Amino acid sequence: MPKTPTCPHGSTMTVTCSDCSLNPICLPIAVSKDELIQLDEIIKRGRPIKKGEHIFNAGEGFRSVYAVRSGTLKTYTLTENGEEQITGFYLAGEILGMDGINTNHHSNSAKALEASAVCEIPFERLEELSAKIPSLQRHFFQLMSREIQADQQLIMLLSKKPADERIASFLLNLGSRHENRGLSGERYRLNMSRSDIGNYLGLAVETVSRTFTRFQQKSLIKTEGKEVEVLDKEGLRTISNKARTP
Amino acid sequence: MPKTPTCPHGSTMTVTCSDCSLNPICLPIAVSKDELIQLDEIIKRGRPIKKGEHIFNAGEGFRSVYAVRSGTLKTYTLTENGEEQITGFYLAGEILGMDGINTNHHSNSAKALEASAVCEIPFERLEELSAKIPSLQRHFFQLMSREIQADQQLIMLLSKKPADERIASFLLNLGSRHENRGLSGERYRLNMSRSDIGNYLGLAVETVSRTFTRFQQKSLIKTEGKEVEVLDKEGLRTISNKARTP
DNA sequence: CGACTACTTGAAATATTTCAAAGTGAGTGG
DNA sequence: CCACTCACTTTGAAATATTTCAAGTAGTCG
Repeated sequence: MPKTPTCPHGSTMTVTCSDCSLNPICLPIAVSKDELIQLDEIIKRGRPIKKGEHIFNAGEGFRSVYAVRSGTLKTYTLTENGEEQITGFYLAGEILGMDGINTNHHSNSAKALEASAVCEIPFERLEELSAKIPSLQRHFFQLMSREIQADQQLIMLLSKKPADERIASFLLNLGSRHENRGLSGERYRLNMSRSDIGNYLGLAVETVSRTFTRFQQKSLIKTEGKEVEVLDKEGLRTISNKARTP
Repeated sequence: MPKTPTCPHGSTMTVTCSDCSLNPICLPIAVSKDELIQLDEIIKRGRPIKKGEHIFNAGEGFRSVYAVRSGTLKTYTLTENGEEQITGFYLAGEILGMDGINTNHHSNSAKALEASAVCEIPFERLEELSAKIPSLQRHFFQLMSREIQADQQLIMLLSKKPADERIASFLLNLGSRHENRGLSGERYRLNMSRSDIGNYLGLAVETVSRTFTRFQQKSLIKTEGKEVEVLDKEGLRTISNKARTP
């Protein structure tokens, strides 16, 4: 595990991949030390994004994918009638923008839910490097495959109709992603609004709100604004797996 | 456009990529003539699959991706309580199995909805070849990106709650995929059962059935068993885009 | 501190699910 | 080749969950 220097000025602009604390879960996982130097050269590091700011917009030409360095982002598309449909939330270490590879245009927009920072990875350079470094090519295939799996998990979530199940699964999913980052999976902050959650899960805001209070009455969770505490993970798990045909 | 020889014995075992009629929409689109020969060498062509048979099962080790040569397939996972959740339908020329790249194990099972044939493409060989042929690498990235987009379209479908909208979108989507294959987008066969459609769209079978008859009463479509005829594409489009907040 | 947005809560309206049953079709075996 | 069975589809009526509409409360940001 590489030493992670703490920067006295809070700036992330000068951190290299080798020094980045996300090193073990981000792209670099795939490459050796010298290769990492090459990767570092093509990456534009630590661009800060203010809350509400966009990284890219649907329809724009596709040039790069982005690794979340810190903060939280959401991706979404606009339906034909102008409604927003959220397609994903992205935490530190996750890669977004891969939807644009197919048509060479982004099909989603990406927006920061809080002050964040992203590393921009020019895709053409990544392709060139991938052809030279087999493990990087493999890793990038894996990242895309992971995105496919994540989308399919959401599909399963949306297909199980009861609101309880969707929200229980959602909370557990966020929890385990936090744990993978070495953070608490029992106590974390929902950086997205209730309305974002509803949109993402195909539920009305009011349903989200009501389900949260119901969960609280059952002592499954405790919420305080955007903070959530999972009190009974097993209980949530039971709900999220509730059998419909006993 | 290459000449597509008709095989007098109906066998697909001897057809090469160069001769395959799906040539313009399948993997070969990315490569030159000599490169196609290399691609042809690694592909195990035209394995026939009986109706109901599996190509791969969830949990199995991942070795290959598969191109549909003919027929229709579905992919699905089993939820924790043993319920099937369909994640996709695949028509001729489409590639499946990419979900397994991430963990090196398939997360879905794939099953034939009718007698079908698939070309098996060993993934390691494809990776090697991709590193050598930049346009192939690019194309495979694009294929994965397309899968991501398809999943996200389904997410949008599932998030728009009314059954009419889901089913209208579903029928239009299938239609345009048929058109891309040079087949009629107005008249085609639903190779999946009503129950499969319901499962895929997050609806009860009964709701699917009722919605079909309602569409029929409105002269939007005409069904006869598994055959569908789209009578009023514009009408379906209007329903699929129905604004919820006027 | 005030305006604005986000969140919560209640009650009525609505759509879908569930339960029940009949009709249809395909495949099998006599 | 026909009859039978099993699975799939359709239809109806009641039950249920979520949405919608409405209003009040809390939080946030300038």
